Amino acid sequence: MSFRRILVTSALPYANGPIHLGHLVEYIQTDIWVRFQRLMGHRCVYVCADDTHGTAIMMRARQENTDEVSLINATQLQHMDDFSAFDVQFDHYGSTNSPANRELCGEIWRALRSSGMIREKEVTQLYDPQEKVFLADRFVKGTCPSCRAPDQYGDNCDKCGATYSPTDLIDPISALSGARPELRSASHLFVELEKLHAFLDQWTQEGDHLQAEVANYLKGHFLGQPLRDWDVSRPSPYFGFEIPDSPGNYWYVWFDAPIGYMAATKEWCEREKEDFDQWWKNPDTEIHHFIGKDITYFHTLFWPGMLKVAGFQLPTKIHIHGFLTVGGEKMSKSKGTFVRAATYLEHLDPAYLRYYYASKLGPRLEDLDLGLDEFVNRVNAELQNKVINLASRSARFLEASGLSVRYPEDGGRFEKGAQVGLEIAACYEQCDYGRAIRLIMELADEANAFVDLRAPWKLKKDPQQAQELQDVCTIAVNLFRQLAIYLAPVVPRLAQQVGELLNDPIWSWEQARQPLTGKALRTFQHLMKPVDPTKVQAMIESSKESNAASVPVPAIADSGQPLIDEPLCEMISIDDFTKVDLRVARVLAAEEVPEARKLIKLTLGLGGDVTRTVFAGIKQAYEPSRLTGRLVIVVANLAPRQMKFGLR
RNA sequence: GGGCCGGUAGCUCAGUGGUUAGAGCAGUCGACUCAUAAUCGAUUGGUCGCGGGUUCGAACCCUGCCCGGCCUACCA
Repeated sequence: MSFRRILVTSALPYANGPIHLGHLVEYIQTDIWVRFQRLMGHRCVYVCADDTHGTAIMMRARQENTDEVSLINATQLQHMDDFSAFDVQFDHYGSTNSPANRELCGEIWRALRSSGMIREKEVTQLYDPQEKVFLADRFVKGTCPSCRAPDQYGDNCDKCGATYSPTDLIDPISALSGARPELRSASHLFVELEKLHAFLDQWTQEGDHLQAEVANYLKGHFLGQPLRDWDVSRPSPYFGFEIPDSPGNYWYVWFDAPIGYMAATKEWCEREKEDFDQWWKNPDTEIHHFIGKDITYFHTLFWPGMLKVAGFQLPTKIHIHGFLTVGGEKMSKSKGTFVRAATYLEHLDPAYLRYYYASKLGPRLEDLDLGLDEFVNRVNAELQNKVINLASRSARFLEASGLSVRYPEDGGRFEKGAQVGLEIAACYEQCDYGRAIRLIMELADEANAFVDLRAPWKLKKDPQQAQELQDVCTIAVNLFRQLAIYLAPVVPRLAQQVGELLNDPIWSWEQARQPLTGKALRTFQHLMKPVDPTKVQAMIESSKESNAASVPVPAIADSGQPLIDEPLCEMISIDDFTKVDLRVARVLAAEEVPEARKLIKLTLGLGGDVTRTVFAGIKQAYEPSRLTGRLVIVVANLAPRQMKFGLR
């Protein structure tokens, strides 16, 4: 086995929201691979960073009345906490908004310039005069020019599937301010990717850098025609790095994001006194990117192109995975079907998710479905009942005696496990974790059958058979330890616990080839709890609440009965309406009115010291304790009057 | 419209030309009782999406269709 130097990255999560279970497919997949490589004795460094630039971050900072840097710093800390809680262990976790990244962007930019690949073109775009920003397609909404469906995004219609340019929309409005956008043109800088067409043809189709289906996809979709120029600049205002030789223009977020892989490596190198060029300019170093299929073209066309021109090492392999679906349905923020990492952690052990994902991940670009019943079932049936239980039923018998001094005759079981280990290792290497888990479970089944066959609980009753008991359990515990080693990339905490139990830390795959003997065992403690289905339900319930605001209103045909019961009031004039002073107010206090059936007494703050006391007829719908702090609309100039319960 | 991928037992999947298509889970029956009721044995269950073709032989290769997911670049 020759020594390998491997640099691994996961895609950079955007600093615009929390980590959710969809993100974790990728980070867990990558972390498993990294841990496996380390167990194999390879030098493997895993870096990542927050992706921090772009219009979305800028607008969010405006909305939250903060500045971008505070926003991205806070988000980065949250992301790091979430990853760490799921045992995703980076060697370095940086930010694209770093000096190292700015410097590397500059270096690559100069290379692109000097090779004559940058050209300038006028781009006419919709502009929001109120927010004073150019609007990306998704920030423009209007009526579809093809089917007249209202409220469609600027790039395509999700009603009829038509694609068009945002300027084609009928009655466009800015999704940011609601203002009517105007057409403006600005000068943008483009990378002429077509100049690298021959190189990209070769790189994508040869050398196993990509999964076969990805290579096919690129060939059929992009490489069969001239590659379009890639717009890599955005005019001010934009949160990002200003382009040194083009003042007022900024690098588009997708230009600096992948360079963030290098910047994170660089920061790690500086901290560890490593040579950066050893990692990005040495052909002996392998570079592996793990990404989701949505960002395929950035990583398989633009990114290799940039690296090539700037003289850096090209990726050895880009591992692309599918999306997470939950219960067979596409998971998306707008549908509100996502579970945040933090929410999961409030209810469940991260090892469950790591195991479940591993059991379902293959080398192909397929979506992974999280079936909640299957999740419970699978983790309990396999990890708990087969693997963990193997230790419970054998290690206890050894508490007094420890492991046998010589490894007993076991009918070739351990040796077979060692042989299968080679196959399991090959599966991990190829990211075929599902197959690896299946092989491990076969071994677990055989180990359990062995325990049943030799029935240590019977041996225990006869003091004459103490040696036999010790031998049988020594075999069982060694078979279990072999499984724990094979599962170590997936559930590292379990491996850690097994190392402690046996007074022999697990640190290398090779340990699975040599049985452990003569060791004393620590007192056995339960290694893991089974999944409690009620907690899975609780997690889903609390995710529903925290996402309530983003759940779209489903299409419902409401009954006409309420209108019949209570007809609309007579029309009022606009003058009447403007007399009503509507204000946003914060609920400072909310208390029960015990005597009232419908009322809750609210103390509302209008800002400063100005408050109002109102009685709201919402008792049947809301818990007073959950209203405090929320924002409500109040008629601020409604004359007070005496009510049975107090002043309104 | 075009492209990529998939459709195999109730569920999750394995199986890419060679005898009667497999595993785990679930179900059924039995055994065991060491283990957080876990485990072991046996067993039920499939016209391999549909049609056509190639072949001595097709789940597998070719072709048409049906169904599902995703992609379709200056969106992150």
